[in-house]
Amino acid sequence: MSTELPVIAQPKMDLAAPDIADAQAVAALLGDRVRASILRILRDGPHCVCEMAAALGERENNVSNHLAKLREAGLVHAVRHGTNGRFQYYERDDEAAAAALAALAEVLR
Amino acid sequence: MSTELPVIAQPKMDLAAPDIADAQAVAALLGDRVRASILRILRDGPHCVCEMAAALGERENNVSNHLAKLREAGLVHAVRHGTNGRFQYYERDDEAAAAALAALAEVLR
DNA sequence: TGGACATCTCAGCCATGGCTGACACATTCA
DNA sequence: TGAATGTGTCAGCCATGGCTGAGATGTCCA
Repeated sequence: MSTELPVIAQPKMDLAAPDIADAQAVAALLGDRVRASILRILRDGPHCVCEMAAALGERENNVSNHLAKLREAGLVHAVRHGTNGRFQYYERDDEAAAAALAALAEVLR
Repeated sequence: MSTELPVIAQPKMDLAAPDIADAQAVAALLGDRVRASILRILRDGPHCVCEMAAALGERENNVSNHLAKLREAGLVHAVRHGTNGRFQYYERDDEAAAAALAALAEVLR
């Protein structure tokens, strides 16, 4: 490794700051255990708040707080269930998830 | 959208918590603007601390702090330059970056 | 209609973590 | 050798953000 180190002895101080705003925003969301778990759970299909709260060992209002942030980011959206309207079912926005992954890949690929 | 909502009216409370520890750890690192920028910069080749600090408008010791965290995570490593040993050149670990992206894809794909 | 249930909102507390300043260390050069 | 330069480390301050508790809204059922 590191077989092709640059031969320059002088640093180039004209380096430009990269645009990583999207990647950083997504990563900040995924950096929380609850939110990352929610997105992983919703990958396999829709679920309601109480299901996810039970699975994660968190209170429902806490999970709801995190879902609000994911909603604002457009990563998930809520649908009220047809046969039992008390439950809010959340599903992942696959397009937004793909865009998020693409933004992260721009940094890590 | 949401054309195939589940017909179940009863939530399944036996949902298991997913393992997203790796993805969360990586995301927590990328959630900072300086660290995400560093990784993006190093994608295009090695650079020294002073170059990146100048590009990001941050102090060198601050960038050094962030590089230490990326080092601990195995995402970057430092090489002292051959012709001018004052400079620490950092390069990205492409394998670790690929693994990090794979962990994130496990959540977002 | 009233009670139970599922969810949402929000203010407040508190822990985590980023930035700073000061200092230490290593390397180069006069 | 001493000064200058590039980088690393660490304690302390402070802002950001997660969790909690209380209350409100909307839906179902007896």
